[in-house]
Amino acid sequence: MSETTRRGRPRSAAADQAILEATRSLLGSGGYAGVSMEAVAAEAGVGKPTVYRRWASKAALVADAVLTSEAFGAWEQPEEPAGSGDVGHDVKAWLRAHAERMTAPGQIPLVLALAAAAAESPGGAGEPLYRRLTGPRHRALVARLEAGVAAGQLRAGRDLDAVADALIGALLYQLLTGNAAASAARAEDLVETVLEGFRPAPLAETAGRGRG
Amino acid sequence: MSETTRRGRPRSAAADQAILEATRSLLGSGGYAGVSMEAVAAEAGVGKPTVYRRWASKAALVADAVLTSEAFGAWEQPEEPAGSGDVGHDVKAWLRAHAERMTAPGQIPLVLALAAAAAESPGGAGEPLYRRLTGPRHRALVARLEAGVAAGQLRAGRDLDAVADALIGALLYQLLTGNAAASAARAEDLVETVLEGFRPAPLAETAGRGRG
Amino acid sequence: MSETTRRGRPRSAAADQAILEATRSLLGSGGYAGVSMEAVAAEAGVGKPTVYRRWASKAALVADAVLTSEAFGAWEQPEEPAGSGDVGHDVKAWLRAHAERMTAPGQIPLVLALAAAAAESPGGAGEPLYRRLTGPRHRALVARLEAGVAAGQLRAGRDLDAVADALIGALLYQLLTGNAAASAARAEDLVETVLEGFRPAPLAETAGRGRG
Amino acid sequence: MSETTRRGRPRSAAADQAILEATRSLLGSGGYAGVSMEAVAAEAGVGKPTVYRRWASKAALVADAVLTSEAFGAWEQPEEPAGSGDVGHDVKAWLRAHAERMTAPGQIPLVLALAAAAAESPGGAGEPLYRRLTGPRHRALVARLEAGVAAGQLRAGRDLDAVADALIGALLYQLLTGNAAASAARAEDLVETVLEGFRPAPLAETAGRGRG
DNA sequence: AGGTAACCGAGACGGTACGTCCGGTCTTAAG
DNA sequence: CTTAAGACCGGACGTACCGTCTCGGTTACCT
Repeated sequence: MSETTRRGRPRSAAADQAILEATRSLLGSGGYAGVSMEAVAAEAGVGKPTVYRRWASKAALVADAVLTSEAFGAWEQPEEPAGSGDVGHDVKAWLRAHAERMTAPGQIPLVLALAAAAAESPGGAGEPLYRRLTGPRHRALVARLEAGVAAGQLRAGRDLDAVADALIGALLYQLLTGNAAASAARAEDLVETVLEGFRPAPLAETAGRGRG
Repeated sequence: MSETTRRGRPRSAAADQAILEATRSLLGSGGYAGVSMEAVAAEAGVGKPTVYRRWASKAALVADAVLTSEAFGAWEQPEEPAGSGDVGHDVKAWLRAHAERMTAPGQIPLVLALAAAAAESPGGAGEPLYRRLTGPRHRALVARLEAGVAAGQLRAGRDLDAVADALIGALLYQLLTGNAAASAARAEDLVETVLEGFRPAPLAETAGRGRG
Repeated sequence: MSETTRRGRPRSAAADQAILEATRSLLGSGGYAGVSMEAVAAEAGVGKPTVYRRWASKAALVADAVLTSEAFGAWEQPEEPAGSGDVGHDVKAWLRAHAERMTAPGQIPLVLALAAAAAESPGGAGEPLYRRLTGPRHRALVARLEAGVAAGQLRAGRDLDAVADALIGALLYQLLTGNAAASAARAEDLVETVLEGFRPAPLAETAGRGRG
Repeated sequence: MSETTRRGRPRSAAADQAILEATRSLLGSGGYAGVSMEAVAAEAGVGKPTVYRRWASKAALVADAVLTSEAFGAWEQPEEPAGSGDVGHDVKAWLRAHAERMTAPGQIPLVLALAAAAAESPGGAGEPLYRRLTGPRHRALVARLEAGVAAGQLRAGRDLDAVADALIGALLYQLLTGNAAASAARAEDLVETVLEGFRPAPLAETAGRGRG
């Protein structure tokens, strides 16, 4: 499909990387508000139209810059392989890893920028921006939970999307409230509590960890 | 203590209201990005310095405008009185009411603006801005959970802050992903699922969710 | 030399004219004090940066606006052609014309604005602003007087610059003192009196006017 | 008529002096444009209303500040006593002194400020502001010329106001063109040239300028 | 002597204008 | 024929200053 043969001068691939890198650098310094297309172009050593030709808005640029960052690039398919057989163990491991990546040095401003980009324009270009960004992770988590249900490790009939929303949303909320430090530490406990309600009823009495 | 004697001309209280109302109006039209100090001043019929004299930044102004809105003003202490005796019932009612207020016509842009204000500047003036804003609600929810634990309706030893983060964060996440419509509908199911893990073990068999 | 090839979008020539015309309009209404860069931009239908890009200060803008006005445009080289052969006749005609142009309807505020621009900032950007503005006229007058000296119609050895200063300065002084009406009426008499001292000595006794 | 007895607290005379002195100080630093009512009040150590209570506008304040300055205070009646008997000698001495005072260190910005105040608002409060300011000097000069005519030292029938305008205007013009240095040096020559046309015809042969 | 009225310094008020930054668009040259 | 870069354009920024008003308090006249 489409023209495989491009006409005219080809785009510089190096410019893309320079622009994204400049955007991440500015995000690290001043957060979402500290990013300006002007500064991005200047720091990347390109003209402003070059930036606008590739990203339609600051929100889109920032989203791409964050999602293509080294730390985020690894998020895309991390949890499938972690199939230990126990859904509780897998989800704990995944959420903990998730939280640790989010709170790694220099990553917090990037995550917040994602939220800012999604929140600043309700009727903006990318209406469900945040969903687009976090969708793959959300779906992967839901898939793992479904597998747990199929394996009889979790009770059926629950709203799995709601559970995934709660787990991911808790991390987001902690970041927004400046409580990032707690995220990784609490991740396992959070999963344990939330999944408790999923256990098949008869097994519930042994589920308390430590003493409960 | 402090100076009881104010010098100079006193501030106009009417201007405060006009500015906040203008801010809310603009938030409704164009979201956080659609608010400019210039437009706020013009719509409120005051000069720009009058705005800057009272709020140091757009983020601070937006935060105040949202929190003093009619719908938000009622949030501050709603859940204490809802003491039906059953923690599950109370929290469900509270979260559902919370979700309904957030998703009432015209309220979504206000909530998103709060997130945008909190997220756009990590090292900004109000570092833990969002916590300041949502703190009272968070604490009220934790207090109700603690009462449930004390009454023996919930298992002890859980991280109540984490649970509250999950419940509130889930709503926030749904808003950011454009899934606001689901928030109110799912609220009760969400509470049920999350609190399931709290039930004291022997009583687990009665916990079956009414609706599933 | 110099780059004949300009890069980037060229400036709008129409904007220049609109800005200058708006400036003259405001000068007519409220004088120099009534001109603001803000109002100029608004009336010209352009943005403020467009004004600042072309003129560095209000003084420079006003100076250009006045000097490019219709009435002033004709001042640049008016007296050379008036070569009737008699220096007294020529200078009288020139000064009268000069005075009449200055005091034509709507012109007085423009001339005063020139003086205000020159006077408000001693160490400003255009230190000898007024000289730059009136220099051509001054030099033309001096040239005509020199020709009169060369033709033996005026006595040699006088400070021609001082004489030109006196003739032009008299008009300026009358404008500043609100005595503009008198300028044109007195112009000829003023020239006659001042030039009297220039006549070659032996002819002085017949110098009463009429024969000049 | 009217109340000679004022009620209430009398105005502080010291404040007047402090305000005028502060105004002169600011004029010296930044010219007319460098004076702001705010800065005047601050430097004088008084409140802004105290300034506005005494002077209605910046132009009026600046005018008073200049005219009550030490150097200008002496201008009011200097030329009457200079009655040497020879009108040429007297006027030369007066104009030279006038020029020297104007161009004394720190005085130029004051004189320019006077011109700026007069020129910035054609239809402003003090329409004939400059005339009010320079009127006494102008009238004194005309009076001396009239005495010269009466004594037979000058020819009758000339427009003495025009001559005075030329002498004073020449100095003003030189100041505005940044040619202040020349003013004092040229003053005598200027007077000599201008008055030449006034001499009664038979005496013309002695008119050769002593210094040229 | 006590009231009262006009002044005082201080400073915040509402608002105009300032000069600058930045988001986007257009024009021309390079590839 | 499409890139790339530079200049241009106008909206909005945050600040300085405008001239006014409101204070608490002082100073003198006038009952």
